[in-house]
Amino acid sequence: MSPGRADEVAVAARRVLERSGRDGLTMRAVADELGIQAPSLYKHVAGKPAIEVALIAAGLTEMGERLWAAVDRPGRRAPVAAVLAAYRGYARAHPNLYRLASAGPLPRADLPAGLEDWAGEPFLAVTGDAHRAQALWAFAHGMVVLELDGRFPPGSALARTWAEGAAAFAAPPARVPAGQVRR
Amino acid sequence: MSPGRADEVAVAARRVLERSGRDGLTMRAVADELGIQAPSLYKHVAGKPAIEVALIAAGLTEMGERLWAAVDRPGRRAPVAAVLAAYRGYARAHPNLYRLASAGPLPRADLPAGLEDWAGEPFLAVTGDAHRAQALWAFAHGMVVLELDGRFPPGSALARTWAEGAAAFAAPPARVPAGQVRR
DNA sequence: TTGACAGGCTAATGCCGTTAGCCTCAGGAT
DNA sequence: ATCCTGAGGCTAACGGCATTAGCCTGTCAA
Repeated sequence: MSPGRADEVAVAARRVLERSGRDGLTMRAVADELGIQAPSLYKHVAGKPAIEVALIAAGLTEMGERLWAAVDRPGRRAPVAAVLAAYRGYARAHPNLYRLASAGPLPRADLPAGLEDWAGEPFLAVTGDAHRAQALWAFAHGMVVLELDGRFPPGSALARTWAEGAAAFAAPPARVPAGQVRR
Repeated sequence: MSPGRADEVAVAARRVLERSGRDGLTMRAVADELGIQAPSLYKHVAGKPAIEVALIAAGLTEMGERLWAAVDRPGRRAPVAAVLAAYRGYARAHPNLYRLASAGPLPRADLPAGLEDWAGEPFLAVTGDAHRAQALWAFAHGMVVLELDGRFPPGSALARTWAEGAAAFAAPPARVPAGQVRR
């Protein structure tokens, strides 16, 4: 189980994932990509979940980089809109990787420490409030997932929808009356 | 392939899904629930996808009912908050069904005509604008998915986050400058 | 020269959805 | 009364999945 070859497996797995989607990401396909038989993969990697964790970590890292870049250089956009655009852009550039990294429970224990927080911090940087940041993230994630899966009615003007969300979260944080918070 | 028995299969499948999750929803498990062998299911349903479509339709229908009820009787809440609460409530009551109904592409061709639109209309009723409605829906969906999958950092005060989103979308629709819409 | 080990391989297990083909039994037609 | 047909079970089997066990070969250090 040399670490070097494990990386090569991850690289091959990523190619397979981006080309064939989550269902196409099979141990046999990855082995094929390397010109090897599936059982031989287990000389380098613990199993399929370990491969997925490596891909999830890569996805989180790349997304974090894009988001931080948007925070640092928002261009002509408002900061919230810049982060949303970066989020959408990365997800559309790597839809299958995004889906893998964002679907189902996070294998937190196996991820590099701090990665998750670091990748999410841009939302905090741009909203200034933890709850507002989570809400903005939820909006972005919801938009991306629905867009990637084609769940919006065909012909929807999604740029308008994204702009609507950006506007809703760009306004100064509303004071939420304590009585409205139930649990 | 009598239609009556097909319903019984769907009912059994729903029990299996709610109990064992999406991965546990196998033809063998459904057959077991009915006390028969897996191949016998094919006397009643075309295959696993057909069962899933039936469950998706059920989930959309029930969600639509809850949302419309919230629109009609928002109680003491603001309409937007009432619809969000209904959305969250149904998803948490039936997490596995919600996930099945909302993950991946919609098999639109096989769903009862109009069901999708009808189930989504409450968001329109409560926002008064199509794009804003989609944005609100995306927020709700993102929140639910992240919440169900435990993606928020442990200990997050999610009621606060939901309230933040409700507040952001309760404010009057912002005029989005046309220049900000890119595509 | 020998021995260990990295890194391939095949065979096989148990699960999955699905197909083919057989059997039984109820009920209507002859 | 007999026959036949169709509904609705059944078992056996296929190919694909992740994974395990066990074998073999080539390289390199002692």
